Amino acid sequence: MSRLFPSELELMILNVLWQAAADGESPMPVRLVRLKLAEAGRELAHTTVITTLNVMLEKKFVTRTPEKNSYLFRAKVSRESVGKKEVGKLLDRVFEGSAESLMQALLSAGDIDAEAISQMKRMIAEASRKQSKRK
Amino acid sequence: MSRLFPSELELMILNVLWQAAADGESPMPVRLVRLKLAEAGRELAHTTVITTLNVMLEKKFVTRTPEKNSYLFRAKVSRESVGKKEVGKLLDRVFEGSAESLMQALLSAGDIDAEAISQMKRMIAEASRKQSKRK
DNA sequence: AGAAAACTTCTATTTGACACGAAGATTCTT
DNA sequence: AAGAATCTTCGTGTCAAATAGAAGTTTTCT
Repeated sequence: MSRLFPSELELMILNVLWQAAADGESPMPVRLVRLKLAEAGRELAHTTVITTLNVMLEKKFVTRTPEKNSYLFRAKVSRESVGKKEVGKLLDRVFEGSAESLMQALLSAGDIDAEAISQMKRMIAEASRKQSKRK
Repeated sequence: MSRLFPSELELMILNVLWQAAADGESPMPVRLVRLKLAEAGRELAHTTVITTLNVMLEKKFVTRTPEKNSYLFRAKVSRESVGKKEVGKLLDRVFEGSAESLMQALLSAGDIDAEAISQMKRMIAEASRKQSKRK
C-alpha cells in the first residue's frame, strides 16, 4: 500500500527533486540531494538522506537508476499531484471542505502582489467557464 | 513555548470545539468531545481525550473552566487563525510560496459549485481593491 | 450510608518519523 | 597494489504523538 502523503522530510526531498527536474539536473545523486537540503538549512548525515530516499522508493514517491556503484534519484510524483492532495487534506482538516474559506485564508496569509491577483482572476474566470459548461 | 501547529488529533478536537461554538454548545464537557469524535469515526478512550485536551491546554489551544468535579473546554484559537497558519505552511512546504499555484490546486481539488466560484470572484475583487490602495 | 457512576491525574506502552554509526563493497588516486 | 574516497545496506537509538489502564476523588443513585 502506498502511503498517500509524504512526511515533512520526504516533502523537502521532493522539493529538491522537483527543482532539479525544472533545472534539468535530474536524475540526481544522493550527494547532491544532501547538498541542496543543507543549502535549505537542513543539515543531515549522508546515510539519513539515503535511508529516507529508500523509504520514498518503497512508497513510490521516487524512482532510481543504477550508476556506477550508486544510484540516481528522480521524483516520480508531480508537484501538482501532491499539491492537489495536500490541498484536499487541508480542506478537510481545517476548513470543513469549504473552498471559499481556504481561499480567504490564502488571501490573508500570503503577501500577494498585483500580478498574482490578476492571474488568480484569470484562473477563476477559466474555472467558471468550465464549470458552467458541465452540469 | 507554544507550539505553532496542532497535531492531527488536536486538530480534530479543535474542529469539534469550533463546531460546538458555532452551535452554541460551548464550552463542552470531555464526554461530549469524545462523543463527537466517535461520530466523526475516531473512537477513543475517555482518558485519551482528556490527555490530549490537557496537552492542548498547555499549548494554549483551548481553555477550561471548572464545573462540579470536572471541566468544560472551549477553543481558544480560532479556525481562521489556525487556517491562515496552515495555509502559510502549505504554501512553503509544497508551492514554493506561490499563491497562484496553491489556488490552481484548490480549483482542481475541491468540487466547486457556481456559488462558490462567484463568491471567490468577489473575494478576489475585494483583495484587488485593497491591494492597489496600499503602496 | 454504601454502591455505582463519572471524572481526573499519573504513568506506561506503542508507533512512525527522523537520524546516524558501523561494516562492507566499489571506484578512484598515487 | 594499497590506501583513500565514495556509496550502500543494516541495525539501532531518540523523540513526539497517540493511546489508554490503574488508582484516587467527587457526585449520584437507591
